[in-house]
Formats: sequence, structure tokens, C-alpha cells
Amino acid sequence: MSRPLAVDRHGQILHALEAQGSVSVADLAERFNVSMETIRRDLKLLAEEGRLVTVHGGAHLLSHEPSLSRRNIENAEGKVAIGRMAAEFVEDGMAILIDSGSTTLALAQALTNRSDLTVLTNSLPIGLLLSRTKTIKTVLLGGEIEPNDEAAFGLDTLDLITKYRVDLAFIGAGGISELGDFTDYSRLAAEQRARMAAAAKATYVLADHTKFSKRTPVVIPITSPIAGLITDRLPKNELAAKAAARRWTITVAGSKT
Amino acid sequence: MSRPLAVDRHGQILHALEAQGSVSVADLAERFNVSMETIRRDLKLLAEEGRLVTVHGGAHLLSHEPSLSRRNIENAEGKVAIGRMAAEFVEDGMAILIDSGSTTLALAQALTNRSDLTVLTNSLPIGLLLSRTKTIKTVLLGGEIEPNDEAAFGLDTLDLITKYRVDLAFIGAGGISELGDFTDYSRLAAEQRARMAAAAKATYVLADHTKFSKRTPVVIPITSPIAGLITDRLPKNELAAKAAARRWTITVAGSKT
DNA sequence: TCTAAAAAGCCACATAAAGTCACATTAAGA
DNA sequence: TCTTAATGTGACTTTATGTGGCTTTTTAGA
Repeated sequence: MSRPLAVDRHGQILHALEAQGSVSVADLAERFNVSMETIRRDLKLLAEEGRLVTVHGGAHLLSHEPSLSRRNIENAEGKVAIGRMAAEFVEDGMAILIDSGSTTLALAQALTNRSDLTVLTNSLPIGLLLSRTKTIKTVLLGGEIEPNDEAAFGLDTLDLITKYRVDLAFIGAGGISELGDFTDYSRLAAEQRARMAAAAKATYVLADHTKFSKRTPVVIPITSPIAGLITDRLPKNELAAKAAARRWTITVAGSKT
Repeated sequence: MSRPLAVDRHGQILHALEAQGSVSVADLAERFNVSMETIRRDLKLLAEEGRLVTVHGGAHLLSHEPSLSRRNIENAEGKVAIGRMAAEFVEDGMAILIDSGSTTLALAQALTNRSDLTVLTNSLPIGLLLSRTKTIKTVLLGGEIEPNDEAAFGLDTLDLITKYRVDLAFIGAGGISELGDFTDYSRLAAEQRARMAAAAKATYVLADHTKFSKRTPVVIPITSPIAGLITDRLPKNELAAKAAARRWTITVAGSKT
């Protein structure tokens, strides 16, 4: 018997997804008369292509956004460790700048019991969190809010950043290339992060190990000196060598390198 | 047998929440044919993601945050009515400016099911709330965060306001004098509200009846025309006369005057 | 205001459905 | 026929949900 083409199945899965918003592995397996394992392989493949998001039991459209909150859960432990470590670099009386993102949010969390600090941020959750401490002076860098990041981006934000000078900046990154470059999803976000770095005497990049393997299209054009990368696992030697060459340190949460 | 996807349930819970404002564990358990424990776990998860607030017996929309919530409780009902009424003045496609405060937050709440709007605000809770709709473009007017208001104030904020022109501005007030002046707690806040009004073609002041008797020290120096006051009870005739003289209307939530 | 019943929540454990991985099998094309 | 990609199978792991005992909160009555 001729086996139906897998591609057809993929097309139909996507079609069903469009119609229903979500599909379950068991239903699809029955419908196509294939094993659940095959369906899972299909979904995994389509997920890698970015056509859908797999969840326990099936898959759903991307628009059902995982957003900041779900990303938060991804390696939450590592991020908390990074946040704690980064907080140790912050001394009383400092003015610091904290970028948006789940890892930097962990830093903000770690700073909540501190006082005599001035914190600038473009992230709404971080701004809200720190202002509630009442002991940390918080400045929100306004602009257009990017819903997925729950943070401000845009011309206004860029403009505001240039008006401040801080001791330290803690920025995130979408990915880290083997060459030691930090990369981002969009040109605007990359530029904004670069400007943040430019406003600080020293900049730390906060990125957990999941960023090592990620590729995002735009290089963050950092011109000012980077103080170091704070992460939760030792990266490959290759990256470590690049770091040494560029004179920045890699701090692994828990131990120094 | 295939188990319905948990994510779908999460989506529907959020949807029900949008529609009803609050949901009960027992109702949801019956609706989805799962145990109350499962629903509790769902709600806990969504609460961790910051999508809702769990309460004994169920969950409700986030909107009241600690410091704001306290004021919110004070005449919450009246404020919700004012918010709904104010939302009716907002037409699709408009750009509007919403001031910080518990009454204006109620307006933001009433706008969450709208689309094709651009909203400028200096309030963090409002910014967060509206950006999550994904259908409303939100711009946060940054600046130094005032912890009690959970909103931005200061030079940066004033400066940002001047860069925009909107159709409508909805501002709050600390109090209303018998002379028909709106007053505020601080010089800076008063100035900022005046600038907001200046950036709009028309300005509505949102204030519930508790403001009628309140006296706050600084007059808000509004130079641009005020379209009206939206409140929840008819003020004294004295004030109504002043309103007529200054050519603005008083709208009592529910009926017009 | 105090108090007890009822409702809701929490936690630990049990279980079934779903996922993962290595390996076997099958069908199609070289 | 041989090779290879796709699919199936089975052992094992993980996740989601349910259940029951116990605690906390709420409610209503004294």
C-alpha cells in the first residue's frame, strides 16, 4: 500500500490548527492512523520551523503567546542564581540601569532588600517591583510598550537613555555568538541595549546558558567596554578565549572564572 | 482517550475572567469537568505568570496592586461606573492620554476589550494592563516613579508629554474646590496634569464624589478647555453653576446633567 | 464579639496519560 | 537487492490530574 506523504499530514495539521487554535496528539494520531510518536515527531518538526508551539498533549498557535511569564519559567533557577550574583556587583549609593527581560527581572528581585540605590529601567515589571520597595529610587525609561517584553522601546526611550549616566548597566541579550558577540531579535532592541551600555561606566551582560546555542539576527553594537558576562554555566572554551581577548570576564553564578 | 489540552483551559479561564471580571474555582471545575484541585493549580500557575490574582474561592483580574488597591476599595463601585462612562467618550482610532490614579485605572479597565486605540499614560499599572491586550498601542510616559501612585512624574515626564498630541485626555485630581477649580497634592503633579490637558483637544476630569469635599493645596493650572467632569454623584448646585459658567459639563455616571 | 460548621485551600501520594529514547520494521527509490 | 527515510514498538521518565487527610478561611448564628 502506498504510504501517504508526510508533508500532506503536516499541511493538514497546520490547517486543523488554524481552524481550532489547538490540536491534540491523540486526536491527530487517530485521524491519520499513525502512532502518537509519529505525530509528536511532526509537531516537533513544525515547532522547530516556528509554525506552532508544542505543549503537553498537543500544540497550539503561536499567538497564544508564552510571553515574558512563560519564558520566566524556562530555567528559572539559573536565572535566579544569575540575578543574585549580579546583585553582588551593585554597591550602596550606585545608580544602575537594568534592561528588560526575565533574567534582569531576577536581578531586580535580588535587589529588593537593598536601599540607597537609583535604578533606571525600561521594564514595567521591574519598575513596579522596585518602586514598591520605597527605598530604591526608580526611574522608568518610557516609550512605546512592547507587549511581549512588557518594556518600553523606541525613540523616546533611546532619547531618555542619553540623558543619564550610571555606574553600572545590566543588559540582556537574545543570543551569544561563538565569536563573543551579543545578538538580539531586532535592530531597535539591539540599538537600545547598546545605548544603555554607552550610558554606563561598566556593563554586565546577563544571559543564562540557553542563550549560548541561540542565534538571533542582529548584533548588539556595543562600543563601550564590557565588564563581563554573568551566566549560570561555563560556556565552551571557544567563547572563553574570545572573552579573554576582549578583556571581559565570565562569571558563573556560584563560582568565578 | 485524549485528554483536553490544559493550555486551552488556561486560555478559557483567562477569557472568562476578561468577560466576568472574576471567576470561581467551583464553577470552573464544573465547567471543565476537572477537580477543584486542578483548577486551583491552573489559577496558581496563571497567578505566577501575573495574569490574574487568586483570592479565596477563585480569582479576579489584576488591577488593584497593594498601594493602589487600598484607595481602590474606597468607593470602588463608583469608580468603576465612572470608568465605564468615560470609556464611552473614546472612539475607535483615537489617541488618548490617561493620567495615573485609581479612577483612571477603572477607565483603563473598561477599555481592555477595545482595539485600534493609542493610549499614553504615566501609570505603570495602566501601561501593563493595556499592553497586555495586545490590541491597544500603549506608550508609557517615563520619568521618576512615585511609589504611592505607581506612576512616573518629573522633568522627563513633562518633557515627553509635550511631544504628543492626543484627541482626549482623562486626568484625575486630588480635590475639587467650590469655585470649580481642580486641585492637587503637589506643585509637580498639578503642573503635570495641566500639561496633559494641554496636549489634548479635549480634557475630561475623572473624580468620584469623595473629591468634592477634599481640599488639596495646589490648583491645577489648566489653560486649555475642559470638556467636562465625570463623576458618580451630582455635586452641589454651587459647583454645577461654576461648571456652566466655565462651559464644561458634569456627567454623572449613569445619567447626564 | 465569639464560636462552630462549612467551604476552600494545601500537601503528599497514587495513577494514568503523555513524552522520550533506542531500536526494530517497513516501504520506496537507487 | 541494498540503502535510506519514515514509522512503529516497547521500556522508561515526566507531567497532569485526582484523592484523601488535614489546615485555614469564611460565614452565620448565638
